[in-house]
Amino acid sequence: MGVTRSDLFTQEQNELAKVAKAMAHPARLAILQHLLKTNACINGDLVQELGLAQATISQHLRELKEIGIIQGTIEGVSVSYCINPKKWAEIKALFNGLFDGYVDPSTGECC
Amino acid sequence: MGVTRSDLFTQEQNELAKVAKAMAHPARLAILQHLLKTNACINGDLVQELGLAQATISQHLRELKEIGIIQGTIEGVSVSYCINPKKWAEIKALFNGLFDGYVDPSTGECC
DNA sequence: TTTGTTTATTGCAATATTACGATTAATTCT
DNA sequence: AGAATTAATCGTAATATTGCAATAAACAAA
Repeated sequence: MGVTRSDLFTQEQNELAKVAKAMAHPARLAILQHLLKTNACINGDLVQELGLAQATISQHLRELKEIGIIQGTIEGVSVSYCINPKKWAEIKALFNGLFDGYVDPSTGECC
Repeated sequence: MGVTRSDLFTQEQNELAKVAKAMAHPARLAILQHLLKTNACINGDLVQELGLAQATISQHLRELKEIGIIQGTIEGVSVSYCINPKKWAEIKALFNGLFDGYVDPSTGECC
């Protein structure tokens, strides 16, 4: 009891849920938005920017890296993170696939 | 320790995170997709459809209701749930606001 | 080699989520 | 009224998430 029953759902549902979960934290959204703004940055920046401990940020970065939405390359002593353009587009398409599945009935509301 | 530091983030980041969290479970995505397909249905249907216990589905429905993405009206002995068109559009816009914030650099990759 | 700098990992405490049986509440049917 | 139906709520066990101090690991500079 207490563990998500992934076996009951489609591949797509589980995948989208995983991606949504990765984005379901304000710190991770803040990281993504910061990467959008600067288009590449390092972990240290984020510690200043967000006000969370270094260990916590590193953990959030790992979660984002795990779903592939960001990627990091070692740059001397520090690490440069940036958006993965391909994955970003994929994830955007995943969400839009859901959102565009709804057409406002406009005529004949249900409830 | 262990509790999300919402105070560190913007209103928008916290809001989007809350919405993403509500969608970050395959059962809740399955519920939304089922509502999209049938455009109104009842709790009982979902128990058959998803294979989760009635109490569990009711709990997931409540979470979706809490962020306003679905609404339910009592219909005799059962309850009719459906998408809230206004909120659906709002949430779609929230996500697109994030996704469209990224422009593929194409020239001059960073990492 | 030693020191400093930067990021990752480990370990742990506090809290949140997930699932479900049991119960309750509201309504319909007989 | 009494039985049946449907959904919400309560209580609880199992697991996951969040945050951070402490430590480790990797590299550069002295």
